[in-house]
Amino acid sequence: MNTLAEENYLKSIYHLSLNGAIASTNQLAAQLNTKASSVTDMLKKLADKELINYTPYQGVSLTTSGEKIAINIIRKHRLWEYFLVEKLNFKWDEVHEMAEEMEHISSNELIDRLDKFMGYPKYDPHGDPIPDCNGLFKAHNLKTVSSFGINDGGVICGVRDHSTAFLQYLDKQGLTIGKNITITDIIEFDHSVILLVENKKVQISREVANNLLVSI
Amino acid sequence: MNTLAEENYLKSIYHLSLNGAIASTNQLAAQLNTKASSVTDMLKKLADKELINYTPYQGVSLTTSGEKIAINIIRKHRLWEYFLVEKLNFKWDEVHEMAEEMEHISSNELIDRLDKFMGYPKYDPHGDPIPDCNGLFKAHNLKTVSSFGINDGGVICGVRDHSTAFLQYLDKQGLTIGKNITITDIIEFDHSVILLVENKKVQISREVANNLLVSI
DNA sequence: TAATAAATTTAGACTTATCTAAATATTATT
DNA sequence: AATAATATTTAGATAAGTCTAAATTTATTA
Ligand SMILES: [Mn+2]
Ligand SMILES: [Mn+2]
Ligand SMILES: [Mn+2]
Ligand SMILES: [Mn+2]
Repeated sequence: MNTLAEENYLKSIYHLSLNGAIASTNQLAAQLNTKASSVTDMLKKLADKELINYTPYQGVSLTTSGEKIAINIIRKHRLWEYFLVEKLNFKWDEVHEMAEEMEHISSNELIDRLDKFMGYPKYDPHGDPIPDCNGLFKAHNLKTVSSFGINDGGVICGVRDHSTAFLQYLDKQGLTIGKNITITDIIEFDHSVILLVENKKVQISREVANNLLVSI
Repeated sequence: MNTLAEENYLKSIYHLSLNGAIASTNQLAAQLNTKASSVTDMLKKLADKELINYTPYQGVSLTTSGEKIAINIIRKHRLWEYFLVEKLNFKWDEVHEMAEEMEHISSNELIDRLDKFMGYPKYDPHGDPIPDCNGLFKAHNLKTVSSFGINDGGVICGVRDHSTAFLQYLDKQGLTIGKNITITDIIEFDHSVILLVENKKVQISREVANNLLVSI
């Protein structure tokens, strides 16, 4: 088995190398709230265990077994988030920190039964796909609101920023997962977007539009 | 907050000093699967934090704040065991190790909501009382089967040994929580007990009778 | 009560995961 | 291509939690 620290590194490497990119020491240090020198030490250890491909100075990617572990942790994280929201009635902005702890509960039998208990949900409370017990999932095809033009629209299916502040702001504006939106206007000056949600006119900044994902 | 190791020590001290006794270094080492010298180190740390009363060579007991923490961990342990059995359909002999991990999930809000979700259960799958959110609980008054005479009986409400082997054995004999039993005979030679469970005659050793708890 | 046994603590070492500061490698800029 | 800036690694420390072996204290028993 792997330590908690190792699991967190694998997960971060996974998230940083999603689009085929290679993760850098500094990116990992930033993401993990640690120092570059600490990252280097851990990369050596993970390379020894053949969980990552590491070339000094050249960044890092996951091996097949490293990726399997990372996806399993993400599966646990998202299933626990789903549990917290759907069964214990937490709000979507309250669950991330708890799931950060719960994702390290080791039993796979436990998580498979939890999955079954909840009816094999496909997406977590933030719209992120939940890998099945074989690590398989397909991300749905989403676009940012900022990429839309007037009269474009769709269903809100995800967020790019998972911070409490952002999620609470969306809540207040009624911009939650599943809601249908239509762009009615775009301010030229600062690219603010004006849109309709349930017949209500809402204005959001370009920053917000950039982090709000809608199905196409 | 306290570390995982600290929490485990506090829990062990609590269990060892239940009947007003004082826990010894060696007892703790045995219980925690560690060495006496490691225990001494940790006791110093816990004493510094004023979570225990520690006099070198004289053993250890919990302070009020130490006890509060210990009871909270036990609350979490038992609620998670209840969840695993009642919601995820695990058997009573399968849940202890998982609960050993889950009891360290820090959020109290989470555990309070879990408690509510399950309808505020009073006892865990092994018959042990679950402390409420204020740390209050009352142990029910139980006697071992070995303390009974012929024609005595009652409802199985707990076990003293929580090992998988013992719990599986009880399962096989139909001696599970809630079952009504009546002693029909006691073998003089080795104090084996013959009893009736659901009209079935079952013979158990003195060892087993000693670890099976029945309401009076 | 003096010797012996048992329990406990101390001393010194090791592992994991961190850190700061210094050294080195890579990349960007003149 | 040489220099400067940036990124990364190495060196050396530190804290938590553990270990073995040795020293010390307490309990037992002759
Ligand atoms: Mn999350
Ligand atoms: Mn999520
Ligand atoms: Mn248990
Ligand atoms: Mn239990």
